[in-house]
This record gives sequence, C-alpha cells and structure tokens, in this order.
Amino acid sequence: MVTAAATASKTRRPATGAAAPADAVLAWYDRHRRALPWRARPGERPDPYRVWLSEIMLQQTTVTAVRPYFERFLTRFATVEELAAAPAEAVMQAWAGLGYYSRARNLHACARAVAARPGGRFPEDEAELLALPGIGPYTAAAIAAIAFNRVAAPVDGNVERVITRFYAIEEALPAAKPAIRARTAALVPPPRPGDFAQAMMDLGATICTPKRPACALCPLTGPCAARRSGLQETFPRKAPKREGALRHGAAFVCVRADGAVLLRTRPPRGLLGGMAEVPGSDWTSSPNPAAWAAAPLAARWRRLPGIVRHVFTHFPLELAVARAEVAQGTPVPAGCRWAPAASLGGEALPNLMRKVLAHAGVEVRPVDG
DNA sequence: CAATCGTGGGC
DNA sequence: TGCCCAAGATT
Repeated sequence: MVTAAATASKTRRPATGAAAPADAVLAWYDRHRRALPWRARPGERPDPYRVWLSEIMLQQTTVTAVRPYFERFLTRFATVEELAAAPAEAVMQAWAGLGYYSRARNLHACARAVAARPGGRFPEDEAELLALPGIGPYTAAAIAAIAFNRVAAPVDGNVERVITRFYAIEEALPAAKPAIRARTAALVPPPRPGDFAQAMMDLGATICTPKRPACALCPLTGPCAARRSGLQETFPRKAPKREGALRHGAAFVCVRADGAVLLRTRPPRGLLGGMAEVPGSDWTSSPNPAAWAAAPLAARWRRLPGIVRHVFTHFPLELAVARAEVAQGTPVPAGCRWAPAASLGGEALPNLMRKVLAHAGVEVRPVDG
C-alpha cells in the first residue's frame, strides 16, 4: 500500500489523492458485496427495469421490507411495458403496505413515460432520468451509475454517513448535502461508477452503520478522520427536528349482512393519497365528540373498546372505532362502495386501515396474486 | 428551506 | 417502551 501510494505520488497522484479511498472501497466490495434480488451478478449486465424499480422501492425503505414487494412486482409486471399497461388500481394494490404512496403513482407515470420513449427504454443520461416522475437527484444518479455505469455519484443516507465520517464534516444535515455531494463526486472512479455507488451503500449498510460501526472491518479505517478522533458515532451531525402533535379521529366499520364492508377511496393527493379507507371523521388536534357525527349512515353503531394507534412520519394518530351491522339492502352512501369480504385483500388498504379492520374483527384475507 | 409523506425493525 | 432510522421526492 505504502509503496503503491508513494509511486502514485510521483505520477502526479498525491498519496492522499482521490483514487486511494475508491480503490480500497472497490477491493472490499469485490469480496463482500451483498447478493440482492435486483443486483446483477459480477459480469452480468444490469437490467434497468430492475434497477429503477428497486431504487424507487428502497427510498426511505429497508431492504427487508422491499424484498417481497420487489419479487411480487416482477411477477405481476415483468417489464416496463406491462407495468405501463396495467391499471392504476392494480399498481396501488400491489404497493399497499409499503408506504409513501405517491411513489406508486409516480412509478406508474414513469413507466408510461418510459414505455412511450423510442424503443421503450430508460434514458441513460442522469439529467434525462431526473426529469422522469418520482426520480430525484439520488435516484437519477443511482440509475445512471448502476444500470448504465455512467459517471454519477448517488448520495443516500449510507453515503452521507460514510462521507461525513471519513472527512469528519462538522456541518449538520441537511445543510451539508452540497459539500457531501462534492466530496463523493470527487471520489468516483471513472471505470467503475456503478460498483462504487453500490459499494458505498453496502459499506454504510453493513460496516459504517449508524450505531456501533464495525470500524475494525472497514477498508477506510486508516484514513477515516472521524475514526481517528474516536467520534465516528457522532457523525453525521443533524439539525434537531421537531415532533408532530398527536391527532385524534373516529373510524366507522360498517359490515353488511353478507360480510361486505363499506369503503371509500381517499383523494389522490396528500396523506395516503389514492388509497382505500373505512369512512371516518377528520383528524383533529384534540379528541372531538362531534367526530361520531361523521358516521357514513344511520345504524346501530357500537363504539368498540380500546383505540387504534398509528405513527406517521410527522405525527402520531389515535383512532376510535365504531362498528355496525346493516341489512343486505342498505343503500350505498355517496362516495362509498361495498367491498365484498372475499375481495378485501385486493383493496389498496394502507396498514392503518388494516389495523382498524382488525380492531373491528374484520378479517382481510390476502387475495391470490 | 421546511413540510409533507408510511411502515417496520432494531436497540 | 420510545426513539431512531431506512437506497428520498415533491412542493
């Protein structure tokens, strides 16, 4: 190592130059890369559809959570063309439970945009990728690098952690993002941008972890600035975040004689946009007795004991639940529909609503894919 | 820039 | 248990 660095310094590359960390990371990656369903094996050409689909699903979502959804999507929508041709409801249903539902809507729009392109192929250029729905700075760089081996530097949470530690960047997130991006871009090895991007993510996910990083196993442990001072766990610095206030509401589970349940579809934008829900009140900052007036129809409502708690990213929610049984001929309230018991599993029900139904004793059987 | 937008898992 | 976090994008 020392010899190589010394030699390099005489060929106009300083010993502490840009290539050294990338070489170390790539050598580590060649031995320790994770095998993932969407990742090409060494020597294989990556499939842009798989890369894109996985990158969208992995936004703010763990590998463990994504894996089954990714497999299911590939089965149901084997190509971009198939995904583009599918009805929106099918896409939302396949996404239900994964969270951040605007991703599903943008995924569908992006598939249609790509399918409409010449040859139905993804653009290879980072700037063109960035223009597609649901593809932001990170994902554009990730697809360009991983699917097409373009020189690009995707910066996700893993990379932010590795880089802020390696350079001991004191500036707090999110203000430090431009500096982190510049530092990362300067490290990208032109021959292997895709491997470098994935290597940095693997490093952050398995070695340079948020808590108790395994510095002894890290290929960058020597030159890592944070490690030298023993402060690795204190990076990245983060601006304090404020927590959302508790909200309250009421939900109404209305079961028809044949077991059908009264549902409606939420507005396409905003929280749980486009997803199915049981009728309910607004969610307010204090418990509101008037919430019970939001019942979708007149019936013998029984308030169920207990409460459904749910935590969104920016606020916690407590939902009181009422249940009623109604006759077979009960008319459908405006904006609602009867969902047959057997097809509840085929509804785009977010987990909050699955909790509510479970609380009310309604079973949601998974419908075969 | 700051808010909004889900869910599950780990410690 | 409560808090932090996870391959961010959009407005």
